Amino acid sequence: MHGPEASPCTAHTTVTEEVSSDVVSIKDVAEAAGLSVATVSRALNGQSAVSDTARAKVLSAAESLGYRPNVVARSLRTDRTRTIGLVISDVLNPYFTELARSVEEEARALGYSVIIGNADERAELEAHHVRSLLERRIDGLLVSPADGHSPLTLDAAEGPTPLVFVDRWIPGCDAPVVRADGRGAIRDLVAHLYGLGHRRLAIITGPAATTTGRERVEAFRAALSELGLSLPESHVGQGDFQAESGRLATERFLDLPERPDAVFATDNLMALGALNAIRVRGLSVPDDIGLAAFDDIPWFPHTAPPITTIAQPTAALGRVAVRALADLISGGPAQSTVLPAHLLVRRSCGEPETSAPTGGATRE
Amino acid sequence: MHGPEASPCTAHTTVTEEVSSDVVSIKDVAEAAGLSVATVSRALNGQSAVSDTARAKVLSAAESLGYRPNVVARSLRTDRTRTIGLVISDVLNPYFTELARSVEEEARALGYSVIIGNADERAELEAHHVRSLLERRIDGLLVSPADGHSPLTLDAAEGPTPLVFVDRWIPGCDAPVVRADGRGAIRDLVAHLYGLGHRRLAIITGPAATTTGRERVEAFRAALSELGLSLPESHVGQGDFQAESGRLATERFLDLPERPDAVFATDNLMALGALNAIRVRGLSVPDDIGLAAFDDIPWFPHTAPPITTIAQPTAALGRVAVRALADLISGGPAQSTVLPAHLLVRRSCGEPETSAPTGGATRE
DNA sequence: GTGCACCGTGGAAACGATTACATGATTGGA
DNA sequence: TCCAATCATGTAATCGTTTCCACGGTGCAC
Repeated sequence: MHGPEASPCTAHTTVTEEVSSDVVSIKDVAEAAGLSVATVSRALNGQSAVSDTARAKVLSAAESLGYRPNVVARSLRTDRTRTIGLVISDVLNPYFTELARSVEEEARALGYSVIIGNADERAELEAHHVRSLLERRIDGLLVSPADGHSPLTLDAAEGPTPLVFVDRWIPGCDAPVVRADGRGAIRDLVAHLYGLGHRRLAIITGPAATTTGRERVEAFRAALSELGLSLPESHVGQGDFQAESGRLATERFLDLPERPDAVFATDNLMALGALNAIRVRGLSVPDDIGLAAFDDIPWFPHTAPPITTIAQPTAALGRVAVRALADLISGGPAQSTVLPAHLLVRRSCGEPETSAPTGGATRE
Repeated sequence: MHGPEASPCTAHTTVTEEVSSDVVSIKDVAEAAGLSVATVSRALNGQSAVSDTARAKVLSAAESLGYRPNVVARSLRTDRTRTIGLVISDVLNPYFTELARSVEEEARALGYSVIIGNADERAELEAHHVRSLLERRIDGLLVSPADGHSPLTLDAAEGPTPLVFVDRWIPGCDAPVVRADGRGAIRDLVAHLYGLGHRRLAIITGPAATTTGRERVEAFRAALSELGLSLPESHVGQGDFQAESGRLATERFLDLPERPDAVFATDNLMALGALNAIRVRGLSVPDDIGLAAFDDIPWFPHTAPPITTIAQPTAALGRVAVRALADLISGGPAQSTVLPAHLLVRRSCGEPETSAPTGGATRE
């Protein structure tokens, strides 16, 4: 905001004079400049008219005193914190990490700071963070609800603080939603598996309480039935988007009298767990069983074998969500956005027909 | 803090009466309870003596009005925000993600919120976050400096705000440091490589401006010389802890007339890049070249082959750092801590002599 | 019965900024 | 020359809390 005016390296050596004075306020600057606090405030914020001489005096006084505005006081007065909250389901999930990073980047570009709350896929932690962020009087909230029924989040969505759902949402809320649509890509994936000769397909789902969890299994089921394939209950493993649940579900698949030809893990962590379970049995991917995932992460090209997956435009989602929220904050209309996900064919479901690229890390 | 007094699910359904009233302050509560704001404040904070009847009136009024304290105002008055800042070098690096997670967890347990700043290994971004966090009047700062010479960070370390370095530090600052010592584990690694018959060893280093970058290459060099091995300049690849630099350095190694027997990538992202470069050449790990890394992440057991690495006690580092900072904030002494890292032998450097465990994901 | 300690409560002053309004000076046009 | 408009500046209210201090009342000890 202030621009890089000060030369980078002199700060530490030259400002040794202003020791002892604990913290300098606008009052101290006013005193040093021989002006009122009102003028100092105006000069620093540069919005109202201030004479050049006064501005110069203020700037030099502020500089030599090492003045740093107290945003706590400013926020109290202006009722704006220039901060947005981001509540995500699991920081350890690289998908959300990338989302958080792009959110922070875009927010910074727009002059906002971001406070991240990690719900760890637990409803009560999500509630804690939502409450804590609201008390902090953030200007807006970005939420990817771990639990579809969290009353506190529901309240927040209908309260005065602008809120945008990202990735997941709560049906029935009128808050805008920014998300990826995986349906098309899932149909492509199923067609890919079918083309490779796989007929007995299985899926590891996310929590039914999440929209993404439901969407992925429904799209999978629909795509199967279009091809005349059935999805028996034994081929549906209930997961929770964490690695351990992927491992357990896969073990059950492998215990079946006729094991599936291929398994679709609906996020990257459960795919990790599935890989783990398969490897422990001494089985091979894709010869003994195929594996596909949702979410692309930098490691997928480097596992053995490289993993076929559905990639979301994660960074774009974060950027769009922040812009939607910023618009909402400045009184604009609610804007929802849906971006398409797409299939990345690698080698974990069998050798692809064409010479597909193995796909490097898709870090943009 | 407040304890889970309210029943979890009634909130959304019962509080529909208090619509319209934009935001309710302590003044409104006082009015509703027929008491002064001073008494309401005391009742809510439960520190000073308040009669039982008054307390009951306050609590019921606050509940029915849906009162939420304004922490901005509170912070202005008390000069404490119950918030700590965490500035890390790269959120996309799973090591720092795990660190951030454990920091947030421990901080929450101690009643603090955490604001994370991602420096992206760029000095000016680090400065931006440090400045922004200080203006926000956080109670304390946890920093893993991307750049060893950032004047702003240096100032902060000597300023009034308590600061603890975590992972990396700035030599010469008297702020406490919480970090892992990789020297012992690096010596173990070199012995392991030597035992497998590798003699021409190479290293991909981190930025020389970081303490961890320097420590790892120095320890490696020392361990080599103890065994009578040399480390020619051609076997030292300058990296920056990001994947791309690992790829480039490895390509140069592979272009050498005599390529190294094994490469040690000093963080997990550069190991990813190295793996990429090796695979593109159609070479095999460990048959054509061995690969070892620093930092264990959940994917390492699942790459082809599983990667031998040095694991840091990451979660413990985060916890200890938060506790050290909290102590500092409450006026305690500066406490530095060094925890040991240790070698995890897998298969990326050659078949180990003994039947070592392949090592599951070491998520604790 | 008087004095003293204590307890619950309210009034009011902070905290550090922004900003509506007032004020004095300057300027321009008639 | 005078009035009004403009401009730079200062005064003071305000945001929502916490907390110091004063005050009246009660109970206990003398």
